[in-house]
Amino acid sequence: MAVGNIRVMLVDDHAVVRMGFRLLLEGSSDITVVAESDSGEDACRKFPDVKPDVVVMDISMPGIGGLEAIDRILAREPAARILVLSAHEDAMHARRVLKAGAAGYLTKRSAAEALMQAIRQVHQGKTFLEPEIAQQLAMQQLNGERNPLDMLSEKEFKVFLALAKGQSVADIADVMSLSPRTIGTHLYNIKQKLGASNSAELAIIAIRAGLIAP
Amino acid sequence: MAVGNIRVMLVDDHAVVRMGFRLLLEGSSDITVVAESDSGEDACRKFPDVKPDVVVMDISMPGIGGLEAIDRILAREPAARILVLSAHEDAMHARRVLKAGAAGYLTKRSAAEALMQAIRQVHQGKTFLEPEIAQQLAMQQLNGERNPLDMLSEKEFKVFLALAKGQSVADIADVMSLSPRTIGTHLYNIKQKLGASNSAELAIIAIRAGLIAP
DNA sequence: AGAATCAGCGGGATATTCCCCGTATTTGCC
DNA sequence: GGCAAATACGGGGAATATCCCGCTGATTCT
Repeated sequence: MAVGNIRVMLVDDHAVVRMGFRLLLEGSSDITVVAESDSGEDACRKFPDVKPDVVVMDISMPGIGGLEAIDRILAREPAARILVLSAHEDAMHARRVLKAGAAGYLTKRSAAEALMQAIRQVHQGKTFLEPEIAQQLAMQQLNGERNPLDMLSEKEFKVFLALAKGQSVADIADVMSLSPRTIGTHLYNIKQKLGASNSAELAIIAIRAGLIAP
Repeated sequence: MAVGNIRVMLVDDHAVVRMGFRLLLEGSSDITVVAESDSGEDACRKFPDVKPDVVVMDISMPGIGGLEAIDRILAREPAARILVLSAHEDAMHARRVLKAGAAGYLTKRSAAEALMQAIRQVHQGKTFLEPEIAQQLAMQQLNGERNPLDMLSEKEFKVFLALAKGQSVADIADVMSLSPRTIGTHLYNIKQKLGASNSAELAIIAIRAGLIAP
């Protein structure tokens, strides 16, 4: 279709945000919001009936998140075009989302104009990736970066886990029959490898990696 | 216009969200958006020049958060009316914000109409509190239920938050213009109150409480 | 064999945490 | 009001943990 009408479905658990986006998008003549959902479940249910050209989806939602919703929608309709609009600005989220089959990733920080551009681009069958995020991913590619946790040696991993569970350096040294100084060095190396500057960040990383009960 | 014009300043780090709200609010005849900020710092800077009737503010932002921004604005202009519009739906955030002097608390899940209602109410000098949150707070009151985080004093809470975000003791001391030893004492007291034995546990508690991005 | 890499170990300097104390402000009670 | 108890806040000295370095031994590649 020429520029035709791009039929968009909005998925976000925040009603005010949804309403704002709707107004924002309807300001442009080639985009129409034809449906809204406040959860991943609802989006999956509505999708087959609505058949929107583009789905604009948040990923952090209660219930099944956006990621799971993307999976389910693409399982039924592999040609679906899904643009993720998230508050998370790190490359990791973007990678997971794109791997799941989304057609684009955009952060909420970006300008209103960028959102419409992204929708048009995704609609044309292209992939849209926020420039900053793209750069981050490119850098990781160059560095051959993998899961940073793989960088840890076996002993380092044990120390990391113990610390994240709240054990003190002395405790760990005792259990592992090593000098507390040695444990200290391990901890230092772990922080270097994981890019943490103190043990609080280390614990946060452990949670994000799912190693510790959230 | 009946109630005259309510001059609103929007503070949110997400450009798309800001734009959406602007359109949303300007749809009603008695509300005008006269300024926008993408950070707490910027909001504090602009406030004295703009003198808006109501500030609509997000609390989770990089740099100084919304909480700190509320403090600074109210320090200069105690009569300022600040309505917090947050993604956090727990009662604790609401309590913190209201204690800091905000005039209202609303989650982003609420309907667009509720936002405008809240702005009008806050402008009239009343306090607006999301019904669900109000109920939660009431229940807590009845059950005598106390979140251990309420045990923290104002300054302790700030220190706690800063540490959980990964700041070092020296950093915090510098920002707050205090001796690192004093920050150390605060941290010690915080650990006592929250039953944590090191800063890793402290960070975990912060995550569980939803104070830090999961 | 020699060079390179890396897990593991610990020493000295630095940063943080522990456990005190003193002061200022608030709270509760008569 | 006046007084005592409780609490918030700031800091000092000693104990502890962390940082950054160098060193050893094991493994791998050339």
